[in-house]
Order: sequence, then structure tokens, then C-alpha cells
Amino acid sequence: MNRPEPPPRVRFAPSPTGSLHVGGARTALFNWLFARGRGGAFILRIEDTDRQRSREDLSREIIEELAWLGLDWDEGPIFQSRRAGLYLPAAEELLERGAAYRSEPDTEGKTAIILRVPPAEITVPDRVYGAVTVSAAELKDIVLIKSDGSPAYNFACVVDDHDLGITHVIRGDDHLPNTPKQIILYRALGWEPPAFAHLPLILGPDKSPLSKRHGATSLKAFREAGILPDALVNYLSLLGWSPGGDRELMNRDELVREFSLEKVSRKAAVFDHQKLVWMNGRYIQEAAPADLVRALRPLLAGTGWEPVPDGRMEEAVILLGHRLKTLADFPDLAGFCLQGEIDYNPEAVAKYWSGEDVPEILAEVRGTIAAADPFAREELEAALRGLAERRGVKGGVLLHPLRVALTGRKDSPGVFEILSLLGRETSLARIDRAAAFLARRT
RNA sequence: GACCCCGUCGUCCAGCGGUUAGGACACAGGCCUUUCAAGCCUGUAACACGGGUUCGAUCCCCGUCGGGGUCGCCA
Repeated sequence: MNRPEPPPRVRFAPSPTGSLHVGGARTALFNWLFARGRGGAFILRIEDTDRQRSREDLSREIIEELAWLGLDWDEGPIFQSRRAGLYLPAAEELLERGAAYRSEPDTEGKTAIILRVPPAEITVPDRVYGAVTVSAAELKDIVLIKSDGSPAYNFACVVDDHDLGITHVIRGDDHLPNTPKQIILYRALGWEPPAFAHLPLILGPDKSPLSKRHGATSLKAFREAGILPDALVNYLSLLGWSPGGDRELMNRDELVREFSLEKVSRKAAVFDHQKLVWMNGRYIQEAAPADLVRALRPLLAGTGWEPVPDGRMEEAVILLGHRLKTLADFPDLAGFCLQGEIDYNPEAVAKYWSGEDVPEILAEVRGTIAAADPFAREELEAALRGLAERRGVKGGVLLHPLRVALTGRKDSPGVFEILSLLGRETSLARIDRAAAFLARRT
């Protein structure tokens, strides 16, 4: 006999005084998952009542990064600064009723409106922490309207949440001590408080709260480092939550289906960048090459590369896809097959080009490659292995020097794949260049 | 300091009175192999401590210790 709950209405309410960081993103994500899993509404509200510290460019950035993460909202963005008319009447009503009073005028003669808080004991029913009781002897009177006329945080928050019909307030742990005050506010106003759920904090490796000194923690930084939004969503979902059991790799649909507040942890979690990067690699492996090419484009802007057509990029992505942990690895790994000039890595030269017979080997390899017909992976492998056999050596003796000639590096995908990607002309040109390099050396 | 929260491998999670305490990242070794990755296999590694309750505690209760949060006319 479970009566259907009305669809929930939740909100994410960042203040534009800093970039959106992983902690905020995780809060947004949990709200989003909760709403999407229950046919509810996810509302974006920008808390910009602090006129000094709020910045419009940061509002824009937060909105953009949320969109990048794929957390779409149903209402908003709603800016608190544009709904000033809402707060004052509510405060004045409390004033008239004698529940609130005006502060002593400051030096400029302005006054604040403050709620009188009688000593009481407040119990916060929390969906994550259970019942948290605060002996409210220490609760002080609560500022409603600051003397500059703008609403104070707790008041604005309550008025807005009520006005928007918010049913579940899901937010960071650091707000837990605020909650008794907000419940007092709801009661004073004669409103029914929403359900509350507080999320544990995200810490840095030294167990202190995650901050700038732990490196890049803004979403913008993750995007620029080549982290895929799907990977970040999956990783973040597992910080302070799990579906139970051993499942880790889950797409959005699965997360939406599985998420519940009951399984949210009460323990702060350390952000593990390495695991994020690992997970990102898994998502890159499974991504469609065309999608990766699209995601790669903005990252190539800063490399000074010659333009590369999509088709060519896609071939490179297919060749290298399994080796990428982040998109940012791509320029270094793919340069040899997408750009004209290659540099010879000194270690590669020392390791694979030091032998006396390398020029001769390359010459023979060149001949074999020149004669390959058709110029395709299978035929090239057969021909080069045949050459090794005739010379009585293992394949590597030929392949290593050739790899350096083709890529300039000591590590790369398979040589035969590279040959067929580069084509006969480029392959031969690179071998010739290597021969010239070696001739000059002696 | 006061109030509140938390405490399982280095890290993220599983466990919800009886388990050889499980998975993942990282780390180590192996397989594969033309290199490096990837992939596959194996291994190292944890219930903070002390009291209870119980036939039996990682799990329930109390304390200690440790970590964190909040104490603004910031949000």
C-alpha cells in the first residue's frame, strides 16, 4: 500500500563567487540523479545576493560547466538578485507579528531585520544522517534582511525554496549546522519544511577539504585536461554513494535508475585523481571515434598543429584510442601520424639506432616496403617477416629501427598498422630522412 | 573552546551478529608481444583502541583517541 509520492522538486544553488568545483558538481549530480530517477524537476538557482563578491562571468561559467557535464535543468537559472521583491514582504510580516525586530541603526542609519529566536531544541530529520538534534540554547537571533536591504543567506534560501516548491534540499554537509536555523524560519513563516539530505564532504589526499592547493579541482580544469563528462559523472557518483555490491562502471541511465539517498555515505571521501583518470581511459575506449574527434578539436587549438581533416583524425583515434587515458594525451601520441615533421627522441635513437648495421637494415627494409603490393597491413607484415627470416634475425631487429624512423619514438602502436596509416610515400620519405640522419652522424 | 558529524586495505566502495572480510584504483610479479600501452592471471594490503551486550561482534551500546564541519548583516 505505497501511495505514490508526488514528483520531487530539487535545486542546485551555487553562489557565483568561485568556479564550479568537483564538490559542487557532485552536489549538483546527486540532485539531478534524484530528480531524474523519480520524474521530478531539477532547478538551477544562482545565489548572488552578496553584491560585492558575486561575479557575472562566474555565473556564466558555472552554467556552462553544468551543461558540459550534461546535468540539464528544468527551471532556471533563477537569480536571487532579480527576485528582491520576494524577501522584504516576508520579513515585514514577521516584523508586524512581533516575531522579528529591527537592529540598532548603523553609522549610516540603516537597520537590519532580525528574527527573535527563543531557546528551544531543534531536531533535523535528515535523509542521510538520520535525526540530528541541536540543543538550541546557542542559537542566536537570525538576520533576515541585512542593513543594505539584501536578504541574508538563510532567509533567502528558505523563502526561495518555499516559493519554488522545493521538496528535497540536497546539499553539502557544511550546511548541516544551518539547517536548524532554517527550520526555525520555516516555522516562523508558518511553512512546511522540505526534506533535508546532507552530503559528505570531498577531501584532498591529505584529508583536508579539497581546495586549489590540491591542484586543479574546477570543472573547467578537468574539461581542459581531457576528462570526458560521462567519466566524471560516473566517478563523482561513486564519491559518497554506491549502489551496493561491486558495480562501478555505470552509465547515466544506470545511475539514474540506481540512485537513492538511503545509500549515500556519511563519511567524507578523498578525491582520487588517478582513479578518475583510469575510469576516463575506460570511457575513451568505449567512445565512438567520431565523438572523440569532436571532443579533441578544442584541445588541439593550443598545439600549433597544421589543420587535420576529420577523417584523418578518426584514423588516428582508432589507432591510438586504447592508449589514451585523457584526451590531453592525444597530441603527443598522435603527432607522428598527423603532422609532417617528427623529432627523433634521443633515448629511442640511443636504444635502437646505435648498431653498426642499422643503415643497412633500414635500406633493406626500405626496399621491401617499396616493393610491397598492395601496400597493406597484411602484405607488409608478411614481407617484412620474410625479410627477417632471410637474414636469420627476429622481427624486432628490423622493426625497432623502423619504428624510430617512422615515429621518432621508442613506443608506439604496431609498426605494420603505422605503415598502412602513413602510406607508402610518407613511410619511404621517413626512412630516407632517417638514413640521411644516420649518414650525417658517422 | 562549544555544538554536531564521521572512523573497513594507501584511496574509493561492499558488508547491515556467524564471511577464508569482497570488488575497484594504485603497487608488485607473470602471460601475451616488434616497443609502449591495453588486455588477461596472480600477489601484497584493512575492520583505530578499550570496555560492555551476546553463545558469538567489523556490525549493537558506552568511553578514549583520531579526522572533519559550523559557530558572519559570506554563501
